[in-house]
Amino acid sequence: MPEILKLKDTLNLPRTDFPMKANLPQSEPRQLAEWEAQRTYERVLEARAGAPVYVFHDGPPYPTGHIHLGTALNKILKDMVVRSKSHAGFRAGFIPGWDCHGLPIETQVEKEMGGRGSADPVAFRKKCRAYASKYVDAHRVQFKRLGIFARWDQPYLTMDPHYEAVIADTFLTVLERGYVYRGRKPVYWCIYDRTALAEAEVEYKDHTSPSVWAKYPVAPGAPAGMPGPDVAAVVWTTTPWTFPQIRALAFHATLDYGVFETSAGPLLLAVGAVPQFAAATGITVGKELGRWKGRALEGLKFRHPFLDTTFPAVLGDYVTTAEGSGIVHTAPGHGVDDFNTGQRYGLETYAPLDDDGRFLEGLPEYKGKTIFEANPFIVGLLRARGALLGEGKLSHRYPHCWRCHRPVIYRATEQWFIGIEKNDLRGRTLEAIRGVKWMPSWGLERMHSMVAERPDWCISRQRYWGVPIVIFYCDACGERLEDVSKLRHAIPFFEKEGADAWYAHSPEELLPPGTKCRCGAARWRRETDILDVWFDSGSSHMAVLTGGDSRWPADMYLEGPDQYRGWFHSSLLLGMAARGGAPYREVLTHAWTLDEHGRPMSKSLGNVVLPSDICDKYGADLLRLWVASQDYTADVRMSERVMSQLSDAYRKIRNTFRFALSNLHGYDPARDALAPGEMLELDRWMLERTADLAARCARWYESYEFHRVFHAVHDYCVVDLSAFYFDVLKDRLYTFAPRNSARRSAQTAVEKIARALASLLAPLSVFTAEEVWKYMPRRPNDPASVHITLFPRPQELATGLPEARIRKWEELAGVREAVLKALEAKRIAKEINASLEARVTLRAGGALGGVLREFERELPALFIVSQVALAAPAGGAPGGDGAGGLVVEVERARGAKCERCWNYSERVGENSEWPTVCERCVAALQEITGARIA
RNA sequence: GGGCCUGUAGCUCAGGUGGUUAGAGCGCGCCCCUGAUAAGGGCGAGGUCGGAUGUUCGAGUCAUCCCAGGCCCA
Repeated sequence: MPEILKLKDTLNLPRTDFPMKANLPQSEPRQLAEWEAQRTYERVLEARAGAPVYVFHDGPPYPTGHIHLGTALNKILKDMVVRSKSHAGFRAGFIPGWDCHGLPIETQVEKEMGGRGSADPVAFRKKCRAYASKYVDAHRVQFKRLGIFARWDQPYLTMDPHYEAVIADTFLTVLERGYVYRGRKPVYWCIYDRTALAEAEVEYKDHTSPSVWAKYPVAPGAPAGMPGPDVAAVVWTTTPWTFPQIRALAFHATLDYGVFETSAGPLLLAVGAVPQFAAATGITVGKELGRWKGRALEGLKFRHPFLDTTFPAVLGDYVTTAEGSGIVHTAPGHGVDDFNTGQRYGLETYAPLDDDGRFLEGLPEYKGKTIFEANPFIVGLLRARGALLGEGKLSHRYPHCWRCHRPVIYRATEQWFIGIEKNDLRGRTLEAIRGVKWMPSWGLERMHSMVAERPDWCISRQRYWGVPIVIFYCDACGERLEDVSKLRHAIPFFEKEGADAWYAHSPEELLPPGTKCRCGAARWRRETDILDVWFDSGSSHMAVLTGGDSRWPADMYLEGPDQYRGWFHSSLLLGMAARGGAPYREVLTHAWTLDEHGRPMSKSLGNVVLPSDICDKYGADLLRLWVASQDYTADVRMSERVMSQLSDAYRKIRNTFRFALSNLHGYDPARDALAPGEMLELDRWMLERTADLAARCARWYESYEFHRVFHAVHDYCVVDLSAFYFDVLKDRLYTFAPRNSARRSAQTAVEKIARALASLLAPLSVFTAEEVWKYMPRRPNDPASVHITLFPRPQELATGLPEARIRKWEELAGVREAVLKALEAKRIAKEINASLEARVTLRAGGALGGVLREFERELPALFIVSQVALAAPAGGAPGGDGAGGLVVEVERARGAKCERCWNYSERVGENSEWPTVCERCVAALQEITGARIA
């Protein structure tokens, strides 16, 4: 018994303190504290001093209570991009930002103060600022928890004084260059928040609208051959409140319109719309009395059903018969198509509403009511005048305010715009889009068509929490001060005090002393509108990319697909207008996060998964692995199943590292590493394969295909290392004398492989890679953190093993598979259990037979069996081509089981000093004891 | 309604320019080991490549249409 124990003591069994169980939720916060204490983010940059810079520019999220899974996906991907560039040798920093102005915070502050009340703008803005700061802090804590390396102590905030000054200055620049104009146009308007909204500030949701069919009699005096006063045109609308604002009926030039005899009298409508009209109203439609092309009806006059006015038929190519009557109710003050048509025909842009959406004029039935209140009263008016043909409800997608989630309307108001046609901004932008690398490539077309079709940009908002539009009007004559150099006088005030200066100082203080209007007066009134928040964030490249490690333009912007109309878009337009170029060279887009059934996450569905919950349950590294495992160019799904699968994958990778580390106990690379030429060929082959893996991973990192890296590394751990190489290596590592060169050869390979994998994985699982690094044997000049390392260079891993030898090892791996199958058959037949109980006989001729003879001594270890014999091909056939002729025979191994290495040998017992041990172990023991003596 | 995107085994992914019985890992089932042990190893069963038409000697790969889902817009 003591003898056995002593024998076991002569083995080199695995030994490490690297824990098998990760306990990430507990260990990660400690690691974060350590990185912070050691300023690792800064150390990484210092280590790349003098290296070429890679400029990533962070898109600023809106600071809210907690981050969502999509936010985490976004930030983690950004982190992976920046880190992978750093490991690839670039100096790559990450300056995080937040988009701090805007309505949600303003609304909350209002709520807290019980309405905007009489608070002066400066005090109000101070409150908003405090609120935003609070949320930024909360956000930052959560982002840090995800293991994101960034300049967290110096982020950029759109509410920073300097940033606010840049925004105001950018506005003046685009004003100076002639892009800005003041105009009256229909814009999205929220009557609850009493402000204009940008296209990017509306969201489409289901909404139930009234659906109204009404008729407009033809006005007397129509030319001969046209419908007469007994005929009425049919219109359909879901916005009855626009009846008072109607200024035309729009027809399509090439559609057929007919007058039909109906139970409601002779009616004019598109021929193709008759069925849906009849179905919706229950009106019986009889014979057709006449037919005209829409073009022929242009100019025909109609009477208003309840106002004393007439208006014309006009043409519009947006008219269809898909819905309604094929005749579109046209109110130029309340629709984009309507407005454009109105401009062509010289119609009035009539929008008699106040900011709350109340009618300022009109009949008593609706005057003073809000538009939504007025709907039923206007329908009542139609009914009373006999103009109502049908009425119902329609549930459809309708634009809503993304701040308050209530329906918005189009309303023509006086606003500030950036003209997309000014200085050919559109054409030049379209040109610049072609010079940007869009990933995936469909981004080019998407951005291109968006810019090709977009209207002018409404940049003004009637709010307080933002950057004021730096414009002054003469108090005496109302003229606008046009001298931009005088307007710029306000910028230093912004630099110093932030945009609050606009409200804290008098116009005369903000302007150069003695600034006079052309009319001679010197008293000024300031503009009260502020800029669209998309103008704020769209200016970020000018506020942040100011040189050094942050040159302009950025190498990359990386956001979700919604940013084609958001930040990618506003940044591009401002880049073109203010700097004459696109602010980015590459734009990478990720897709959406969905639940396990492929549905978007929403509170109402109750399927929201929070990053913080994942971190608490699994750890940030697993959340990061989730990001890394999926092809983010398509929608990514989150579920329990996916996370548990990732846990398994993680454990496998972790244990593979653990095995490597536990077999490097006492190994010092500087002292013990073997030169490639001294290594065993199997070990050299594995280093070649690792070099190949490193090369492929480097390419995948370059194309930001993180999921390929993850899968390749995982498969390598599972298939090549755990199931093959490490399994084969156990015998050599455990039973050979510690300093035996064959064992050192294995350790040399294992150390290089583990170190390579740690670096390759470092951008993905940042915590675990660092943990592994701590347990790795140190080499001279090793950095303190794995995140400072460079990716393994294939040429450093490769050992110069000739291609022909590699081919042979691959052939042997194929033979091994055949042997394993044969072993399994014997296991099922209960003839053997452990593979070491087997003796394998291989019969192969030809080239394969030659290879087997060449590697005969390696084969038992490779198959993990005790004995391998080579024999002539079955049936004496010459065995033409390689593996085709291979026959594997398995029988029980001969001899006795060695007590020490468990291999079977006929020579156990030959040595009297160690009678229970095989000849290999005798040699090992002599080597060990000899070394002890020496 | 329009534009764009996605749809390969239960899950996560591979499958240049169309060409043998569509691959991998995980999971699952069965088995082995007990010197990586709340580990490790082996074998095996899983797919009409969303559907339908075409083009072709031949299509997961090309075309058209349809279905489902997503993003954006009307």
